[in-house]
Amino acid sequence: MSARRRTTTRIDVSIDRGVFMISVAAELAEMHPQTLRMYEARGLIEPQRSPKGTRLYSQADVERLRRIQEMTAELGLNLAGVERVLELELRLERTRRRAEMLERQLAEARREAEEARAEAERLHRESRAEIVKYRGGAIVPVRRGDVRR
Amino acid sequence: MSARRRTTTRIDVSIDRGVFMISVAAELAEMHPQTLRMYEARGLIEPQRSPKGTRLYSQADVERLRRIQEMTAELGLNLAGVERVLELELRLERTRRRAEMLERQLAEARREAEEARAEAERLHRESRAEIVKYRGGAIVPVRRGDVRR
DNA sequence: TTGCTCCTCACGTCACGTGAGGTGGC
DNA sequence: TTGCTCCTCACGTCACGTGAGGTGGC
Repeated sequence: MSARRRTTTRIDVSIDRGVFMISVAAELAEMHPQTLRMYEARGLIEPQRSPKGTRLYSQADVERLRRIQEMTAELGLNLAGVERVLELELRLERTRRRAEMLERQLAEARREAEEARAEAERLHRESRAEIVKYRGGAIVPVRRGDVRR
Repeated sequence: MSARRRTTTRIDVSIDRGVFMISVAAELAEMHPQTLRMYEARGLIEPQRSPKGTRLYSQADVERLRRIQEMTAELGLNLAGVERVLELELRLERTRRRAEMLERQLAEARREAEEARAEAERLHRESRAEIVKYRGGAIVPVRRGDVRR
């Protein structure tokens, strides 16, 4: 342990806010700046722009760039394929989430059905119990004193 | 109308049975036979083989070839992209089907819950009706003749 | 002035499709 | 023999990445 303290700070930035100029974004994504300009021309990515026209990439942009880098460099896709795959992955993710939500709703609906069935069963048993417990005689309106023992 | 009748026949063949030799399959898919051999080497398609080693493509194979042809020629994907897209489309289709099944099951479960709730409600109302309708007198076991009027 | 930004143009590389060339069995 | 099959090898084309070259504003 050194006698001097090291102080670190971290700045919170919205993931969609454009904060990196092209040289920084390119370094973070391990790509050539010119490649980033090319991807923008192809519509693969849309960085914000500063008032002076300088591109500003967000963290989400950089992550997307890394995904593209992975697909092209490691998997060997071309840009048409990257476009298509990103689109399909989005749709798959949405569908997966929908299925998950439906699964939760289904479990809930089944639980509710089971509860309602149990309640109906209970009420049914109760009314039968009353009938069964009463043996002999008629149920008639009588006044006190009418019954002789 | 000509005096001669034209007779047509159609042979039923399983969609997965290898029936087309490479020249026919290539023509049906509008591709070069050599391209089909290349796709096989890449693992994109696996035609059956005759005992002599001749490739035999099924109807499903030809359809797959046409899909690949569409992706490469019209959309400009390379083969790495085609592979990935076919895989993703398969997964998307499966997930979509799962979501549809869950949706049907959810509707069914909700219907059942509603039914059970209605039944419970009915039983509840019935037992309350019985209590309300009976006015005066005690419910006691009596024998015929015990009640005097 | 230096080092960034913007842009366009051009070249090298690589994947892919296709054709050639040679073999073998109906 | 003809026309298919099988295979391997090689070439042309095209997409993509990168670098050069020239501009402009902190």
